[in-house]
Amino acid sequence: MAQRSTAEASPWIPFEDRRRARDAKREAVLRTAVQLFLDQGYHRATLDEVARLLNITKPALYNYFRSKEEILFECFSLGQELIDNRIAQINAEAETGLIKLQKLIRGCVAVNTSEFGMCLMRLDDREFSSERRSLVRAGKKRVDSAFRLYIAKGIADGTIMPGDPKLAALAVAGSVSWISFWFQSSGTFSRETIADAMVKLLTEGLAARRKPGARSK
Amino acid sequence: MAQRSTAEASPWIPFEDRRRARDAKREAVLRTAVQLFLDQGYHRATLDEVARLLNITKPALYNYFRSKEEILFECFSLGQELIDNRIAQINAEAETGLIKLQKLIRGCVAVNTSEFGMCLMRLDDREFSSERRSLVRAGKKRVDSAFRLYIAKGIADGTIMPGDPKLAALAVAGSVSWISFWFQSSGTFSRETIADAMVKLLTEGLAARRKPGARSK
Amino acid sequence: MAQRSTAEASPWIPFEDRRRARDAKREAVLRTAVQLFLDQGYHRATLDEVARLLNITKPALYNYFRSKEEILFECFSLGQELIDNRIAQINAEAETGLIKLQKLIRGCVAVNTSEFGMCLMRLDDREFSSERRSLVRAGKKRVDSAFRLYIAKGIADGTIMPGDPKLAALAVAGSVSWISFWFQSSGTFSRETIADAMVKLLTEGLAARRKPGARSK
Amino acid sequence: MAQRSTAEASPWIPFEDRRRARDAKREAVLRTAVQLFLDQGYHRATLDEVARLLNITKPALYNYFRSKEEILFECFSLGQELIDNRIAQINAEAETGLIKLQKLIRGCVAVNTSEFGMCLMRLDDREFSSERRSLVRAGKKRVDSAFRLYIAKGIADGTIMPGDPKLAALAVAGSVSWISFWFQSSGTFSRETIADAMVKLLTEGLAARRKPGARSK
DNA sequence: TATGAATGAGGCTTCATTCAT
DNA sequence: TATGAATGAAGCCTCATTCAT
Repeated sequence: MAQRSTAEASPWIPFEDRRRARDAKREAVLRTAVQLFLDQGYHRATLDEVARLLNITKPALYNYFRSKEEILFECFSLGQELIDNRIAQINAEAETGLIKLQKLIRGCVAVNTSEFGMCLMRLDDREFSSERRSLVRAGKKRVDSAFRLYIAKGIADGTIMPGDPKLAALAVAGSVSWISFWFQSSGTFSRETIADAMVKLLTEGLAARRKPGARSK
Repeated sequence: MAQRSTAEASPWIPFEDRRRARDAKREAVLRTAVQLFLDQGYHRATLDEVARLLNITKPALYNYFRSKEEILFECFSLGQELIDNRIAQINAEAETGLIKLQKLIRGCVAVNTSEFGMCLMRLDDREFSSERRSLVRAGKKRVDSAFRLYIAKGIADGTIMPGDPKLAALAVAGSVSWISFWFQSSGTFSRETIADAMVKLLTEGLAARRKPGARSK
Repeated sequence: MAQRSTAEASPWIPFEDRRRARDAKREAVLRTAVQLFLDQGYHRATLDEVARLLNITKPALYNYFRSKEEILFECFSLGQELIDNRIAQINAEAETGLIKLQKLIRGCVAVNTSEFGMCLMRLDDREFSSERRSLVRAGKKRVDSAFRLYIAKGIADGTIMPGDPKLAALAVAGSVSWISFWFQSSGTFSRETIADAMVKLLTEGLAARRKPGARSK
Repeated sequence: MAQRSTAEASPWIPFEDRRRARDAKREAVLRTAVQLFLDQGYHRATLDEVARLLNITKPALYNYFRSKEEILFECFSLGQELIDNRIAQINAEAETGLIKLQKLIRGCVAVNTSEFGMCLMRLDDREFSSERRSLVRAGKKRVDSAFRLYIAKGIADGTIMPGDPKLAALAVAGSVSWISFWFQSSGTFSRETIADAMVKLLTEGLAARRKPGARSK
């Protein structure tokens, strides 16, 4: 990987190079597109503008993607991949339900403050053909299921207070999903700060502990 | 409302009637439009379809609204009015910060499960001209400020744990905003159930209280 | 239908008028389109040009038709209707197979020298969605079947020489179909002349009768 | 073709080889293209697809042809060459008009059931620039003239019944041209069967000979 | 007030063709 | 000779909006 010096020795290198160049351009398209989609919304963003930002013409985009919808789908997929990886890693670890949930919250903060994660959370999956929509919804279901599973596990192992795991999952997912709507990388809160606050609030709640065990209505 | 019998006596009554009829039609348009906007998204929803559902024709809509954007704006305004009213009422009461926050959460659950509330939360305010967008954003800011204010007040009066009110407000607002994305009136959870769960979770947190004062990482 | 004087008496008259006006415009679109399709071919003919010839703009066409394909389909349908009517009439008469065949030949000459008939015969039905293509092909099959049926009937009743009705039908249909490719209403041959020649040639053949019953190889 | 062993001896051979290879590739392109043109129609057939079927890329086609139109033109030319050859041969023989006509019919059956012949008959020559269109039309005129000439000759030598040679030529040409629209090499009728049927029908006609000299209307 | 008709603006997509390598 | 990439031209279609009636 380091020996660029063998470049002339192998006919594969230029081939590899070209593939890499192609992939790099695909990526560039996706990065430009996702920014535009987030900035202006999917419908207001035009492929003409995407192309213009890349200094190419609109039909050139069709060398890399078959349609505007496919571009959006790839953005969604990249976002989904980020969160799927997080979940896979958490699943692989032996931890209490609460710890897993906290890790998932942190994972979601990280993902939902990234461009592709924001795209996944904010843009409407009704843009998609039914086939792709199914895939997208399956992905979202995986995240929701992870939330529920960890909460249920936490209830079982005594680290989480009893309650309906579905509603709890929706509440937690809401807090972290919403981040994708307001987060700005140039804003006052760092990802770390946000993650800490979300974990603390969602685990401990807002209410002060006046006396141990006291309940607010 | 009762004096229908005096209709012929006053030339003003029919005038009034006509105004009322006009308002009724305006409302019907908004109710139909908001459903379509939620069902299909603002861009995919066409005025033709709105008109078709009302058994009128598209140009007839222009008797009541100047543009598609205006229809959307009125939908937003109705949603905003709902939440503004809730806030005004809560502001008027003398309560602890925590109680006020809990009431606001319940208010948001109610509003965000209503059609106009869902419209306000889910649809993109970048559809609007800058003037209207300012109004919309001012409205959203009022809600956010209420959250922050109540939390700050709660911290001051000792009912809420210390912390950054901005982040706490965003977390709470996220949970309740997200409801507008997943709530279905035909679904398994009633508004009451949802409100109770949100209040409990956001005030007490998810973590079990193993020993008074114990902290989860 | 004549009493324009009752116009004010009936609210239906203007309604009728408007429907008529609409139908007239639909027809005008079809007449213009079919000419362009024949002149330039379906692909080279643009809706812009159709609209231009009608002194309207392209989107106005969409008030009357949903797509370019639908316009073509309607042209096909009008042509098919012409020939179906001829066949229905011939079917209704009691005649020998040969007479029926001759009448069908004359019918085809009439239809295939009309604009919509030429459209039906000359343009490619692969433009259509599979559903419409099925309809078109069913129509073409009806004509082919009529040819075969009359020939078979003629063979049975002794008015037509024995032979394979399928091949004979294809030969006859070929001669008359081909007319749609070369006929010009401004040309040297009248429809009547063409019909007579086709009937004579296809029934009697080209070979001279040197001696009664003599056969050319 | 035999002296492969002298390859190194002469610098001309590889040159010849290369030319031959080039011609072979040109031919392969034409064979692939004509099939696609027939299968899908000229406009729906794309050069991308032609290239794909040949396992090359689209720009490679431009090494052999200057444009899509040129490819089509060469297909036409190959078809025209086939029929021109037939006509030349028939012209060279001393036969009655009727015999020549019958030979031409058989020739047309052979040509119009071949791929390039089908291309010539079915595809629209309005694709071409005016220059090429003139060439194509001249070719078609040669065939038409042959039909007319043989018929006129037959009338003169008493082997063909008197009548307008133009119309008779069109009728006969129609039957045989139409074959290119319905013939399938995998179908039920062999070329031989078709040729026999066409010759018989067009020479003798369909009508039974009830009494020598009897005429049907 | 309501309608049918029409328009203008704009977007997505396709494809033959060219160019640098 | 062959390729990947890019382009320009063009076409279809949608839809909010306007206009005459």
